[in-house]
Amino acid sequence: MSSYDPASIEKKWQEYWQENKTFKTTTDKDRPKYYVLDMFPYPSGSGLHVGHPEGYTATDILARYKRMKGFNVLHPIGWDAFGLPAEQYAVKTGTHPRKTTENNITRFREQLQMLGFSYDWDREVNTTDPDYYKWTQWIFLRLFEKGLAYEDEQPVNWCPELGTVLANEEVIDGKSEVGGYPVVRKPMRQWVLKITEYAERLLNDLDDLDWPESTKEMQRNWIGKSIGAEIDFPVYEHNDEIRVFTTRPDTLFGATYMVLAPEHHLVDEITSDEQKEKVEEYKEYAAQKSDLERQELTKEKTGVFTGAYAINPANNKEIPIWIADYVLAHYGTGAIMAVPGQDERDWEFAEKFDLPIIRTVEPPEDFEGKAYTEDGPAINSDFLNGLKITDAKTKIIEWLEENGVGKKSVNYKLRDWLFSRQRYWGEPFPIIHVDGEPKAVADDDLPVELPEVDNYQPTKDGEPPLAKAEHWVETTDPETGKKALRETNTMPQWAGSCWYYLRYISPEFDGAPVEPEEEKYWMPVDMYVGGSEHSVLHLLYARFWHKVLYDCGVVSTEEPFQRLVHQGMILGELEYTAYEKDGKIISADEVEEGDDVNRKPLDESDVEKKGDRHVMKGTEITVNSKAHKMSKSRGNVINPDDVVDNYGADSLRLYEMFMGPLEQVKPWSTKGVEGVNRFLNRAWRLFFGDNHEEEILNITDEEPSKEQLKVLHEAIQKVSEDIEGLRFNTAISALMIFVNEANQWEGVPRSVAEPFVKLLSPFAPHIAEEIWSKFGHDESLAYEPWPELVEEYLKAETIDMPVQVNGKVRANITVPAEKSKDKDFVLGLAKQQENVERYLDDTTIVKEIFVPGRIVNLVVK
RNA sequence: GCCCGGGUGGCGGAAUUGGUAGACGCGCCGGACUCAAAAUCCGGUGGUAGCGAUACUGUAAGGGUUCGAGUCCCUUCCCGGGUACCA
Repeated sequence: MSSYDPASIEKKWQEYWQENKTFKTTTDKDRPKYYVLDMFPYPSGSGLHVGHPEGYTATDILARYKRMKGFNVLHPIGWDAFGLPAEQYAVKTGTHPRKTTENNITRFREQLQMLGFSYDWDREVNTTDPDYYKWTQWIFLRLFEKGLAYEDEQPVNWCPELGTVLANEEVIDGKSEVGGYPVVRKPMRQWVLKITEYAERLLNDLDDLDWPESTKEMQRNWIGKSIGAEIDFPVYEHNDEIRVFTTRPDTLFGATYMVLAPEHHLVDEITSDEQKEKVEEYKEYAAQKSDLERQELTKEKTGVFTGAYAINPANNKEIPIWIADYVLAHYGTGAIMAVPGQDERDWEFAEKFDLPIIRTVEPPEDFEGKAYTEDGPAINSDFLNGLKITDAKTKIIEWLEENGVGKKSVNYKLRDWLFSRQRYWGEPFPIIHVDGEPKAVADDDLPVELPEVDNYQPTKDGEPPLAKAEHWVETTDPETGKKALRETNTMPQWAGSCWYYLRYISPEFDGAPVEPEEEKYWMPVDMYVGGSEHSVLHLLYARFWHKVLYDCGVVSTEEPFQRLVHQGMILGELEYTAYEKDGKIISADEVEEGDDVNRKPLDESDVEKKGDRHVMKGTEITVNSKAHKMSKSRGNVINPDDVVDNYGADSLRLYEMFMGPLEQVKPWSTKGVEGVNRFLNRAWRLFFGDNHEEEILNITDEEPSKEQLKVLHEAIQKVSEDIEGLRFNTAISALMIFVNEANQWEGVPRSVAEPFVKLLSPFAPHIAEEIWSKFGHDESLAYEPWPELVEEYLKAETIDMPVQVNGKVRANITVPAEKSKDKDFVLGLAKQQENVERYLDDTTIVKEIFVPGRIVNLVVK
């Protein structure tokens, strides 16, 4: 049998790689290292979708390529296996989450192996393994020791319908992601990590990272640094001061009222007796608003006067103090000085409640808006008058500091990280409570293992499931012998994924999360590939932990991930849809919101392009042409198992890389898979002919021709450069060009065939190994040296150059390579071209443009 | 609203520092092989006109810089992602 049969060869080589531990990583410190990492997968019950292999193939190509380039490559995989779905399944069925998780991991592992990824399976880690979470707990204790982990009453997302607390990411538009039930905020004792202490470093160190600019920008916005001032406003006839944060201290003279968040600690104290009832009512109203309602009601400002007045320290005027929920308790000081003249929100509020407005920045003559937030000279501002914003700020801050009523100040939007969950399936905190005080479990007593429980439901009042494991909860403090209670919250899923990249380096090491010498060699991660949905949270949290570990001396780099790339989402196949309303097909652009329409899927052959729109063939009816996100409900989900069954893993890998640039969103096309599958068949037949009786090796021992060397080395150049630049789509196109060329040859010289197979191997490793072994090699080609480019072979004997007259191509000339830089020769030849002469007749040449080896342009009048 | 990306054939996408727009693949058209089909192979394929050489036109729209613009600058439109009372 000589035809290409992916099913048998893929299985064969997957077994070979595993049995021979082909991809076991060694740490030979004389060689350069390359750490290429995939984002930690959550092993869900539904298995891999086609999005997974995209990033994984990209990193696998890099890993295989770098090995052949002589690098020690660390390319590991593992499981971010704590998490809600296994727990919800446990609540429903009573199945222990450990069991579900194990099953899912087995399935995921099989699927990844089926795709031929070159992971070092001896380094597999699993966050739910006590040997792993021992170190997650150990890191938590370092945070605790440094005062970076503390307990606090914090509002959590309580879902009465589900009887459980939800994480922020499980709440969508104020409703539970599962079931769509309302979620309310309820204060509970929580563990919180002081990420805000690292805000400045997290912000500054972004600059040197080789990350997508958009991701860095998102992190910057999330951290949300703003520079301004804190100003103290004395409260009239009270012995209190209200401190505000403002980025516009220059507008202080325009502060005509103040607003406190309804939760502000001074509200009760300053509220006058007449206003007490209204204020209480409003506080109640604001507290009950869910996030959803807050969002919906953004248009209308609400608020209540407290009856109290503050003194504006700039001009000693009395200004009223209001409370309103447009001021957020958790940002700045939870209180603002309202400057309606220069702030749109304050303007809106002032208009509604009839509060005075003073402009302190002169708007331009033609300004017609309300609040003016742009730059301009200060007015109505005493000693600031005439100054532009920047100068006015400097001056007022000086004045505030001299008078002891305020100072320059920096504020961050970033908030401390709510780090506990009321769940079973997570890492237990290594904390006991003695006399009501939290106390660290000794390092030697780690891990604190998860206890067994009868069921996984939280208690009725929202206490975590672990509270039910009474024997586990009730313990004694080994130091004092006192009664102690274990912490019953567990850590969020982020915990395990915050440091997993370190554990891969020395998964067996028992002295610390990572072995120090190995860590110095392997860190930082050279290439990190994963979805942009992790742009902020995971990547920020992991950077935070890494910096803490750096401060503890556990790691040697300030940042974990030097280079980051996001793979783009893969959408379903392109769909054409016609709309039917009241039994009639109507144009897509006539469909109005709320219309009751039927969607009718159309076949590609029923559609044609007219102008810039797609229409039903022969009509003017516009149809919709769009690729949608894959979803079960839409029924456009592509299952990688099916693709592998039909075309093989090499075709799936190749297609996912050939679709387009890695970072881009792109639609799936099964026809496209067939295309790359055809390519692999052609490549196979290039070497083995198509005789069905017996196998014919179609390679020769002849010396390659100049032409053959040129074709080969063009491929070497393009493929090497494109892998380095992550342009896998064009690298594959270069491989195709090679095969197209080589197919015209009588036979392929071995010295050309072998390098080509190596070029193919990172992309389609199974077929490459098979061809390689059929060439007579006994060992895997995984560590064969990558083909060297010889520039000499790239040189062409002749060069084609276009000849333009007034910028339009009128002829093409072929010149000997050595003459291509000879201006006189090339121009002479160009002017002789028949079709050029036509355009030169009766004209004068005013300029001759000659770009050596590229183009000739004759400018005539 | 604000901040990032991005608009190139029927489709996915290529195009060094500005230098032949449409590489490669899909689809489509024609041909070979076949009793036939599939597979495979060969040729063609942005649009318009022409038998053809060729000409005009064409990278969301409009304008500009340049010998020359998909690429640089300005204005507008559309699509995708993020974010949203952050003082």
